[in-house]
Amino acid sequence: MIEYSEKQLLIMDTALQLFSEKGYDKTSIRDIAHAAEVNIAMVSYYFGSKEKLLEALFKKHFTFITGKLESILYEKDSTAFEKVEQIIDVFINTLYSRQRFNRLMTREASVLQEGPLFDMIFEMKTKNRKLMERAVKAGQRLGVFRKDVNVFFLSSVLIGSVNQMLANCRYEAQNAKLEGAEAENFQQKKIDILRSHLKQMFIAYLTQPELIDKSKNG
Amino acid sequence: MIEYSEKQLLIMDTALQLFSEKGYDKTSIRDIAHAAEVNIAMVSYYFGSKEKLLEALFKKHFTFITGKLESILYEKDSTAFEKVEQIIDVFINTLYSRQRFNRLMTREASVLQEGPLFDMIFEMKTKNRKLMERAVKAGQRLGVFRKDVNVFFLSSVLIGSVNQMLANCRYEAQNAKLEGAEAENFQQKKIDILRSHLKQMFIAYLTQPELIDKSKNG
DNA sequence: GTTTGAATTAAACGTTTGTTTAACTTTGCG
DNA sequence: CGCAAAGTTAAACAAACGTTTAATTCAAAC
Repeated sequence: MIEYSEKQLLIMDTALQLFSEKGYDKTSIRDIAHAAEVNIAMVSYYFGSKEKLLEALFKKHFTFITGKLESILYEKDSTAFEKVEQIIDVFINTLYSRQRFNRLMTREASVLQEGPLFDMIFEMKTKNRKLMERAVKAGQRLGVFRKDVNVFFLSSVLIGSVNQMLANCRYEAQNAKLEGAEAENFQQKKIDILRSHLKQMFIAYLTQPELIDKSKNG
Repeated sequence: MIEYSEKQLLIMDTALQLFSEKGYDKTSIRDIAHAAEVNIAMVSYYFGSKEKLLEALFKKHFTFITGKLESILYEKDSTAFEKVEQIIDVFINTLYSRQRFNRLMTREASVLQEGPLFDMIFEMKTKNRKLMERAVKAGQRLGVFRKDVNVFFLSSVLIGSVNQMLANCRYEAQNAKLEGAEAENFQQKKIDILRSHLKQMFIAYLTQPELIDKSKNG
């Protein structure tokens, strides 16, 4: 874990705020320097370049997030149902509390083709599925979950839903001109609904008797 | 509906390809002109500016997509279950067949705060929910769907899942160095699984008996 | 064949971009 | 204090950007 000075952290926080609001490309180093009230040259001085600053941001938040996610693996023994609910909670809480970084990451992820950022995101996606797989297999071993669960599917639903919900909230709040506490309240309510219904939906799906797949021939 | 000349359509198609691959900001007018084998000045000549070109792209694909989505409203009578499955099919098919535009739109949507693009996307989000609401209410009227379904939740799950699945496919294909037909095949299989399991999950959730919401006090 | 307006071109425009330079200030240590 | 390293600054840099200009080519109408 890299240690950063207060000034470095100030630059990183300011950059994250601007990157998430305006996008990485539309945010200039001058914007960051002005908002953080430091000289333009400080970014290059501390981080090397604008892109390296982005990488530093990714590394910082990734270590935090993956740490959170992995901690659930070492939770006290709990039922398969509880494990699934725990996973949903951890994902929602993490994506919600770090939504600025999440928005930046999702946006940049959509155009990456290679490089350190691509590798980090790919690793995280794989980790997410591993986490999901554990809980599912536990339930299958106990015979309470259906056998044909697809983890690739489940993790897409979980993460996709949270991101889409957050994006929708932003649009609704923006359109209704909600600000500050009002916007946060609106978002919080929607997230609570998402949390509750997502759990119910996952359990309903996981405990559903398997159907014959009509798309298969034979 | 605006009519475009062949050359205008060539520019628009090329722009969409580059925008979706590299992102709007990282694609220069020179890139587009070079790829389309036209002069740099033609973009401004035909569309006025780079941003107006993006708006033209949005308008063009929006009219197509909203048309597709609305057509389902006038489908022959079908059961509530069929209606839900139809909606899932239409969404997946549309997002899949126009995934380049979908990727561009999702990416730009995440940083929009106002303007014509914001309005277009907001209108589409609202339309999506209206469509979903119809099917849900039909099922509720017949007494086969639970009463506490949240449409905001359902549409987030549907659209978010598809987008996340497509994003994951791109990452997996990129990482496994799949190309052309191989990558398409991989994606097609994942989409089929998504389609099948999403339908099962939605039906399982919608027909689930309502639970007492523990988060409410009273 | 001439004319007229659209299509097309290469070149240039002024800005903004990320980055670097070189000078200056501050800080910490012997 | 004296000095070296780190921090900080304003200024300058070349490159890339979106856009415009002015000249030229083209195609159709008369």
